[in-house]
Amino acid sequence: MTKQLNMISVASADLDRILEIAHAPYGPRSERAIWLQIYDRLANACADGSLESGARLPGENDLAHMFSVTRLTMRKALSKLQQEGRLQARKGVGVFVRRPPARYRVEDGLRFSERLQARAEGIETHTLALTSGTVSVQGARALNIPEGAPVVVLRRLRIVGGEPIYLTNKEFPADRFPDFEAAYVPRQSVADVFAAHGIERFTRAETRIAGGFAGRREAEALRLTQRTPLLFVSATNHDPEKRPIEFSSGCWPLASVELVFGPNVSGNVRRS
Amino acid sequence: MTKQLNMISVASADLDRILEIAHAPYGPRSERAIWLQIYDRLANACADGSLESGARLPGENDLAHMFSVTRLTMRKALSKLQQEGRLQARKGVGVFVRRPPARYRVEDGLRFSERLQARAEGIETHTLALTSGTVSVQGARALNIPEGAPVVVLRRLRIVGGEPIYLTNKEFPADRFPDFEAAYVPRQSVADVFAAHGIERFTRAETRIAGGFAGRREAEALRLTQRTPLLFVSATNHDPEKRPIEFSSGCWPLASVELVFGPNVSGNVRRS
DNA sequence: CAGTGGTCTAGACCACATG
DNA sequence: ATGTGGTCTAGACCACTGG
Repeated sequence: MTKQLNMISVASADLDRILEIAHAPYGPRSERAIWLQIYDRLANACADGSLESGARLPGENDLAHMFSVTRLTMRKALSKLQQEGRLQARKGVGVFVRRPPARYRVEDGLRFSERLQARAEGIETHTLALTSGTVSVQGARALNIPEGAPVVVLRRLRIVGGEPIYLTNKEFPADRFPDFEAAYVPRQSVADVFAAHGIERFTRAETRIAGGFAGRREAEALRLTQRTPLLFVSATNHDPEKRPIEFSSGCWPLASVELVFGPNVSGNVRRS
Repeated sequence: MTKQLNMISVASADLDRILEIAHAPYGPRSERAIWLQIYDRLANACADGSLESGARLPGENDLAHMFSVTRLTMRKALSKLQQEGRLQARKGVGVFVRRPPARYRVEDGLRFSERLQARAEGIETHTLALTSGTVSVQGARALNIPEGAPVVVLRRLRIVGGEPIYLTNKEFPADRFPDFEAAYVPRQSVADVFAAHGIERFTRAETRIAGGFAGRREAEALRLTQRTPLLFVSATNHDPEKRPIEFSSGCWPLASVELVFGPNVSGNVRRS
């Protein structure tokens, strides 16, 4: 069963499978709350592939009826799954299955998400915006330029196996990169931009990691529910002369990433 | 107003102040849900100090009545504050104010939380357990010793300004540290143990950062509500000969820490 | 328009911690 | 024994999205 939605064909989840897990008898409520038992079953179904990634679940009213609980109890189970990034609810549309939160390793030292070790699946990069603008407050401090200085702003979204997983906002000092766009566009590669401006190597000068929660922008881009916990990562890269050339600030769904920092090594810009 | 509770004198929150923010008229519900408006007011009150850290709020029934909403709506506001680590609810006891989630910087390189830069307040270290045991799976890999090998296990809780903020579990190869306890106990210092065994310096070999949620143990130790999002940090330290001597695995409340890798400057990671 | 998720009400029972 | 937070029910209205 398939229907057109948002220009993408979306499959409904396997109804029989859902009925099966919905009709299983509950354990004693005193040991584990009903909503947690429902959560367990749905989480397992997500994990073992019974619920296909991208599939749409039945409506909350139907689900509540299937599981023989109130809609509120049903919602509590669904909301925990959303908080963990396994489901996404869209108002007026439905609840959708997200890819199970496999972990990705990010190696530090040179590039960042370039080194993301995913499964066999491809990594897509969506460039959401490439504009000229003025530097942000944090960017000014990181890049060591005055507030209001011109920067190239690059906003990107990384997609792995069809799931948006990393949203990032980068700033570059405009005077260092007069030909940013020309160098960037062909392969959507920041390393290409550096190379085109005579920067063969760059080093990670500083990385900051903090937790937070998804606002509107983050939730929409990452296809998450608002207030989902996130990992915020900001980083500054230097050229070989230790002048800052890039300030990057991004976020990941909390449960979808593992950051690995080893001994710092400086990297080479790939040239093809 | 003060009463004895848990062997500690606990103050009730300023009732007049709560009534004041409870009786303010609500904005249009279509713009911001009631529970979010309540959340806003309580979050502000936590932040500006109207609600003293450690104070106990009125019961949920009373609160709901004061704010002229159902208990469920009230609970939704409270639960968001718990998720952010600003409040903690204890079943059968009450809801308590936690210290506002000021951020702490952790500098990497050598020690970890030793370098925690808090406010003027002191840092306490509670040693929860110091025992002999067998190495964990991850510990075996990190320490490069066979599974089941004997290790010294150290479980500690860091408390800053009265709030538990970092729970950690460390493993050390037992054969390297025959006099662990004798060296550790006087000052509760791992550095002392290293020094007593001829290790003058150590280096951080690897750090891994991942997100997760509080289980029972973490919630109790950190005095958080279960399922609160956490930052998990695991690290391996080497001696000068690059032999692994310590595997550490700990967690922080998500919103209470900012990890900084690289040269130290001031500033916070913020959302893009 | 119909259906979706988001919010809210007014009750109720339970397990738990304290006095 | 009392009051606490945790859970659950059976309704209801709303804003949003899609066809």
